[in-house]
Amino acid sequence: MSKNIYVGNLPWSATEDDVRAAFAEYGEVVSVKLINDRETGRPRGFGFVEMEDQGALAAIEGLDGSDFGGRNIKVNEARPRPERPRW
DNA sequence: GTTGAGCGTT
Repeated sequence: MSKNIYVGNLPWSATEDDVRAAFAEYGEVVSVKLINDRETGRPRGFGFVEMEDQGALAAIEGLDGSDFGGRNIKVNEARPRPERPRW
C-alpha cells in the first residue's frame, strides 16, 4: 500500500527528481508531485510524495526538519483530499 | 532577474 506525504519549505530550485532521490533512500517512491502556482507559474516551494507505508514513515522521520538544498524542509503525512464532484 | 507560510492542477 502507499501513503501520501506533504513536503514543505522546499527551495524554489528544487525539482521532482531531487525530491524523489531524497525520498528514495528511505523507501520505494511511488510518485512525486510538486505544486506550482497555476496562475503565475511560479513554484510554491512545496509538494507531495507518495510512498509505501513503511517507507513513508521512515522518510518522515528521516527527512522532516532535515537540510534539503540549503533549507530545512518540513515532511509530514498529507491531509486527505476531498473527492472531485462530477457534475 | 523578485518572494517564504503553507496542504495539490489530474
